[in-house]
Amino acid sequence: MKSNQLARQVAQEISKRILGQDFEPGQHISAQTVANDFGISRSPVREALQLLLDAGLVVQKPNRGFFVTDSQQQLERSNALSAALEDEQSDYQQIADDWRRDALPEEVTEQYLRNRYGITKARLNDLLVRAVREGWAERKPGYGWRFLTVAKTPEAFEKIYHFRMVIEPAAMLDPDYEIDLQMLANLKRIQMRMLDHDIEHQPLERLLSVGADFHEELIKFSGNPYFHQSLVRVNQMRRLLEYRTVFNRERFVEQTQGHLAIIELLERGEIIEASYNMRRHLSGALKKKSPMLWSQDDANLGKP
Amino acid sequence: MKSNQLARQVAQEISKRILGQDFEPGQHISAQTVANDFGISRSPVREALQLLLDAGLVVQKPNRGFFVTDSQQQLERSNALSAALEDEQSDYQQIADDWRRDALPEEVTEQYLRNRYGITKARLNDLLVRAVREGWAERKPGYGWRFLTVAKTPEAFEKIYHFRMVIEPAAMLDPDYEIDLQMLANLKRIQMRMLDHDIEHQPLERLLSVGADFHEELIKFSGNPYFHQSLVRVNQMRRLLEYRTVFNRERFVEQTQGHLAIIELLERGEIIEASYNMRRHLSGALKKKSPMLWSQDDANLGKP
DNA sequence: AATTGGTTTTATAAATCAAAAAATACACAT
DNA sequence: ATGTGTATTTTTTGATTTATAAAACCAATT
Repeated sequence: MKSNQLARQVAQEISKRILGQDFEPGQHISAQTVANDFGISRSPVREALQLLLDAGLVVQKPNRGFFVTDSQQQLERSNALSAALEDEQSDYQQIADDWRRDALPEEVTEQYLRNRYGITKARLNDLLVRAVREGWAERKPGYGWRFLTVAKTPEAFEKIYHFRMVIEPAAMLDPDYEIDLQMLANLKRIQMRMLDHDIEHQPLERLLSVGADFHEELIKFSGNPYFHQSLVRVNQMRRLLEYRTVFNRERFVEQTQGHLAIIELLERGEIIEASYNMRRHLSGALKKKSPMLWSQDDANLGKP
Repeated sequence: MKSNQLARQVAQEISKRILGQDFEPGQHISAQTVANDFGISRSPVREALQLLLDAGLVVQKPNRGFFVTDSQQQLERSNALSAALEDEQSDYQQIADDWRRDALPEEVTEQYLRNRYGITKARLNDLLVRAVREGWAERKPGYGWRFLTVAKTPEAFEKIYHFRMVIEPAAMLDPDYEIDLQMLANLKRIQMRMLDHDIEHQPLERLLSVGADFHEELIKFSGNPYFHQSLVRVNQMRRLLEYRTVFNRERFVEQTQGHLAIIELLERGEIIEASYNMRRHLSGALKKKSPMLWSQDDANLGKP
């Protein structure tokens, strides 16, 4: 099943929405609307819908478009699809992981990477651009690239939390901080659902990203894009580090409750209290997380 | 006079050092050492020295290498050289500037940019990567790029200072904050020289970068790379905004005195006091800077 | 022993062209 | 009137070749 980047992403996103009940069974999925949502044209959307059709998540009615299927076995189908679509970004994760495990030299040429991972120049370029953006690689003067140690030391984790403990509460105290009640309600809904059933059923990656989204949305209320940008940046880095971490789901329950507490304070307009709470929340996460890291993996070093 | 990117940069840097008295007249400039300093090979260094030779800043002795010339007219020579070497990164500045002045649409295709600025695909790619890294451009899903408004609104300036007022004093209070006395002495020397004569004689760009360096070095003492990274990032953005600003040199005197006061506090180990002082320093800069911005240029809009 | 000057090798950038992906245009169905 | 299905056009990617920049090497010099 071959298909394009963009179409794959769109397919994945739509399938998420179907499973998240954002689309009800039988509902019409307008290609036009989806295209507008994503800010793209209908071409890749149609491809995506075609993929979902193959996977049995939607049905097509001639000249009327695509509709969410009624069938109950959506979940398995979607999972099969996900598995097929996923590991697209795996090269990136692989390189990041190899670097973290000291399986990559600090300085490399592009050729070296291309040979080692068997990828095209353009693709490698994409990966490196992303790594630069996420702050753990840089171009050397002359030829070659250098990986930065920010992304691998155990203390990095701690440093990230210290950084967040500074900016997140401070952003809330910004004079321009303005609570978007609608977004807040939305966040609350998501966190509630997490507590209800998602923590048990969702994959690690999803849990992490929901948590990160919460913090990123809150910091946006400050109206200062630099707070938001820096948080996004350190979160990306954190994701890299956390990628292969063992974790326990209990901690997520606690964390989610913390999020809800902050939301409730904000609903009541008690920003100062919320800011203080946020600081405690982060400090707590740091204490609990730090010692349990670096326990998994690192046994199987060596070339891929 | 044709030459390569890297050689040009190196030439510029060496000429700075010669003028900054880091190299004395008659002193030997070892190509090997320079190459090591930059982490590059001797090839571009030799080219750079060749350029300086052409400009008369150095002389060559057969089989013994290059030596700083004794002549006194270094300054003019160097300036001529600079002018010739400069505007290499001008494409980048040009695009940033056009965007700030609303002379560019928010969303563009690569083709459009290539035609408009007459650059190769690879070069454009470099520019865009840089813009992404500096946070004012992003790839659209599908085709095309989008420029972000962070880099153009007048409030951006204010927001940057608010952000800095949070992270810079906080970084100083980090438990791991460790003052590098040698670096501090170095910074002091530089700031003193600024007061003595540089403020009168150096170009705006240089003054701005010395100021930024001061803050970036101080924040490094925290040992937390995320503080440093975010500061560097907002400073890059600030440079973009300040690029064509009118400015008065008096303000730089004040600012430099502020820097020296902070240095002296740190020398005496009074970190808390220094942190407080830093906050005031930044807040003062914000008050004075904001109203005088956006006064120059903006008259000559239109295509390049 | 370290450093230069010149030469060779290797790595990346530019140019070109074919292939593919995404955007656009338009007739037609609901 | 809006949305679909299909065809057409534009933009971007990929592969290949050629040119250029930087690194690595080595003999000669201080």
